[in-house]
Amino acid sequence: MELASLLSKSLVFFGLEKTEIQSIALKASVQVFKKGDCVFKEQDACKYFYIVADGLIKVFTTSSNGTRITYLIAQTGEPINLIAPFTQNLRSVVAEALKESSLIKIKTIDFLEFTQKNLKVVTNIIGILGQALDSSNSRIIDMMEKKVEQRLFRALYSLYQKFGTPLNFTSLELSNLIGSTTESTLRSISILKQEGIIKTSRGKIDVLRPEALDRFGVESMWI
Amino acid sequence: MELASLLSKSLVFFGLEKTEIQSIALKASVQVFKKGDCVFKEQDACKYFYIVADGLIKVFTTSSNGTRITYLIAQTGEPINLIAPFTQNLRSVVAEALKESSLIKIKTIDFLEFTQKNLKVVTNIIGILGQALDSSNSRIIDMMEKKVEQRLFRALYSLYQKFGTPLNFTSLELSNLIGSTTESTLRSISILKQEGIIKTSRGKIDVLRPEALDRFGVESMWI
DNA sequence: CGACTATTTGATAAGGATCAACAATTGTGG
DNA sequence: CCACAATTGTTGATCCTTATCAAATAGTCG
Repeated sequence: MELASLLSKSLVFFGLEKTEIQSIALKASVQVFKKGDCVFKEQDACKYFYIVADGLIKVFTTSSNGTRITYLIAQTGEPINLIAPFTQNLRSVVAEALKESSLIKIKTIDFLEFTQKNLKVVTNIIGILGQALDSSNSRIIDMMEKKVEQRLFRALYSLYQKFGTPLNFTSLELSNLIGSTTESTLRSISILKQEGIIKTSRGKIDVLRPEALDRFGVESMWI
Repeated sequence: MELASLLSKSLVFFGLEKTEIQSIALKASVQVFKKGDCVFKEQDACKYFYIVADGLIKVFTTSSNGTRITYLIAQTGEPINLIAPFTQNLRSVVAEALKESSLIKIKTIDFLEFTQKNLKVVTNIIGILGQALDSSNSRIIDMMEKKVEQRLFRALYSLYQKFGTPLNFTSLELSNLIGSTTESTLRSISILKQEGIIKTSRGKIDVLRPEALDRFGVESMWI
């Protein structure tokens, strides 16, 4: 079954028996979201556990002032709501399709029941959350000690590692990743363009010299 | 047994049967750390799972430049390394005693074995990690849109909620919490002093008018 | 084509880091 | 117990980054 092979590639189900994965695949279904569609939003109770089958899902939070930070851009195989299925607390997180995407969804109850029998899944999840936490904390440090240009370098480097080139992101999306404004982001981008490291057109960035992106010896961030 | 009653008050073991808690308490021991002692540091393999029995443990990360952020100040009942027992990956986190403290420690293997039989523990941990992740992400947003003074307000408010008054922290420790420098932190502190909201002496802050601390309608952060 | 979104550049102001110097308090060893 | 060291607190001056406001240009889509 196609779903099972997709699930088996996800970090969440790493290390499970094929038969187990097939059993959860039977409970899974697929839903398609158009570009801009909202998968879940703040204050939604968690009905499903989602994994991206195809497309791109952005997960972000918004402050009361409207400031946004993006903390995950999930592609095929990646889960987008690891925490919500396990907790009663509502989380202030929004997930939105960056382009037409199909998501595998599993009812929260079914997923939880599955984790009861497969502790490895929960262990995997804790590992992933650990990386996410480390990443968020390193972003706090970046905000303290790094300039916009350096943060942009790190984001572009990480995006390039994950998605290759070209990168289909607007400067607004980049600024939500690096914690800055579109204007400041754009100013740094234009420097990179002058240096021939990237080439841009509307909503698209071609990375011409990826090796130049680790100018500051950046380490990749978890996006 | 004394250890068992302490463990039962921790969020990690919330919802477990007393007999289960007693069984893990049997595997636990206590270790005392003097002020300034290091419980574990970056690159240490995780040998034990720790819960604070008494005292105060600061958990923080350091960047290559020496910038530090504190992301947990754990008191009685709080775990300080939820993630490390579950993952092979080394984590860049340091734990240090802020004053003489005693920690309950459980060998990683024993703890993992225990979680195998008590899935609720792992579920609890995921919930706690969720809060920590939300907290880190809200701190990123704070760095973007809030001034040092507002971040200080939030930190003091949260510390007051957690520890009451007086607060025994230096301006260096506060600046590591709010992502600023000692000088800037101190300047904001002196404003609060002039307004009669707090009173300070070396390494100590008395909160005189706690209600004034939510001037900006701050919500508490997870420290 | 018109409406909208994205990009671009300029000018300005403010927040806060940084450097520097010093005061006050606590701790320690002889 | 005193003198000196080490830590912590305090304030001033300066300069740099970047947010903010503003305005214009250029793609894109129905």
